[in-house]
Amino acid sequence: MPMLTIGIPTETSELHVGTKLMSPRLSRRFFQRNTLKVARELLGKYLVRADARGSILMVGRIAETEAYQGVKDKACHASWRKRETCAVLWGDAGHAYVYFTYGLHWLLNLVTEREGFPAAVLVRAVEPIAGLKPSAKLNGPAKLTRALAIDGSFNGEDLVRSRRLWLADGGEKIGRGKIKAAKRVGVDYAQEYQDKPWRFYLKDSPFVSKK
DNA sequence: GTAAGGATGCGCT
DNA sequence: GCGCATCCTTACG
Repeated sequence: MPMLTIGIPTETSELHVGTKLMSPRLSRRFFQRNTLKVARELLGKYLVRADARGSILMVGRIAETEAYQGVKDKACHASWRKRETCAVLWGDAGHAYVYFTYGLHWLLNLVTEREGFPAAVLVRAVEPIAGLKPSAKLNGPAKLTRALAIDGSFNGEDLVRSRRLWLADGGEKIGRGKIKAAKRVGVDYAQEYQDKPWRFYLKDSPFVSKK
């Protein structure tokens, strides 16, 4: 099991996972951009779960994402949920929108774009990097939240400042050739938006939810 | 009040 | 490939 660095990384500190030096946590600016761009660029980034004191418990490398953008996108919660129940989606970028579905699953989304434009990236799969069994099956949006102990208490969490959950840059450059775009999963009701190729995954990763 | 359905996963067939 | 687990939100009455 790789050694985990104890301590809360800021935008200027460094983070080590095993022998790997990771860049500072992702800033607000990273998320305040076009959702498709953020969804693609999140591939290869690290999802970091720490305890209340900031000691890192688990790290996963993002292998699959989906973009949900605006009230016009019929698959986006903002198009059919009441505004107050998905208020986080309408708020500032860099916050977590976590919701419950199918009676037993929590799903993690990262809010993007500007305040007042409801959009987010759903994290669908991560590869176990540290603090997780190498064989851990994290290839599914509900599997990874379960493994990382992410539930409704994380809804609205500011991932730019949080002590217990954030995103970090592994310094890895992922070329367009390594990314596959596909239609989103489980949104067959979304009419003209159901076939939008807004799902992205690392082509060579064995950790994506389905090919 | 009540019913229907959902950005899912698992086990069984 | 199908059914189920199991519950929050919504729409409708």
